[in-house]
Amino acid sequence: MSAKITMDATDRQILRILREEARIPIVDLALRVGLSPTPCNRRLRKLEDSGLIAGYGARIDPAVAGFGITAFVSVELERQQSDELTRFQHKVAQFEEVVTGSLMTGTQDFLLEVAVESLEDFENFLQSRLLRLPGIRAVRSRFALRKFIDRARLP
Amino acid sequence: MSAKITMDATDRQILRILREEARIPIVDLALRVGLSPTPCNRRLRKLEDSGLIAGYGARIDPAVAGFGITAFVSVELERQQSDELTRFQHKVAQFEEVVTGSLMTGTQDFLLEVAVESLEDFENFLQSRLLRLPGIRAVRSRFALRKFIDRARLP
DNA sequence: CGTGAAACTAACCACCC
DNA sequence: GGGTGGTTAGTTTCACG
Repeated sequence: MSAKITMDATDRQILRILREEARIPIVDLALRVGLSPTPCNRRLRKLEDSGLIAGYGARIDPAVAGFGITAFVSVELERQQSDELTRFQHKVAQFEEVVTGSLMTGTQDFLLEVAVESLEDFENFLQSRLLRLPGIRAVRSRFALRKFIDRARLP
Repeated sequence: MSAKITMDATDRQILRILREEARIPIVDLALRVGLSPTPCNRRLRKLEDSGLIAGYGARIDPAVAGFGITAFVSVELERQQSDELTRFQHKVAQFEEVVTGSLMTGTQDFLLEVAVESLEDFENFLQSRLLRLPGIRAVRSRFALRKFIDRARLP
């Protein structure tokens, strides 16, 4: 795990392919980057061992899953002490509706990305879940029409 | 592709596992959900064919990749005509710094998530790239300390 | 970095209950 | 819908150029 790696153009190409098709066989991957399987596999292991590739995950289509609506919700707490922030994070992670959550600098509020089926579900999430958490000072919601980019940045 | 599927608890369990470990062998997956490989594989294909599983991707650790700073940038354009919005999306997708981009409802502005190495890089991105695009009315940036949730929502 | 071979593992399919 | 077994395909490791 975790070492400084020297990446060349081939490594970057491997990453680019794997970001989209994580289940491609090594032989195919090797063909596409112009190597033979063995050195290609060696590079892949290097990328995995370095921690750059942290794992592989299935891409689940939110639209097919029935969650066509994405809302971004800013939440400011009344107190920004470290333990309060941590507690809020743990609580919010329990809500399956929340797909991303970031702690922001400055006033140390939270930016949550919420996936729901309908506006009714969103209202329900707000009233029955989020706003029931203690210590919330302010909440502001905005809705996304569509996400037109969603990817990782490569070195 | 794309059909309404009847999901049971086992299917959901498969999704939950695959969301984290997309490269798990079918035999192991089958063991963990309490099936034998064949029916487990059938369920998996069903999930893939329905489009619920849109693909598999490598998780690339932004910190290891050197992009420790995430900024959320709101961009409002001077005009919100459909072709202007589309053009902006295409331009913004060229910027490798932009990892997610959403078109928002209401004033139809954009919310971009930008991954950079340093604050200098961010300034550079703003001045040399984003603000050079024509027709931008307003930009507002906020920085994330850390992302504490990042996942897909499951049915 | 590339080749080829051996041992192993996984995916797939036809067929069964 | 779930299970078995055999075939095909993919992966890993290694010695060597």
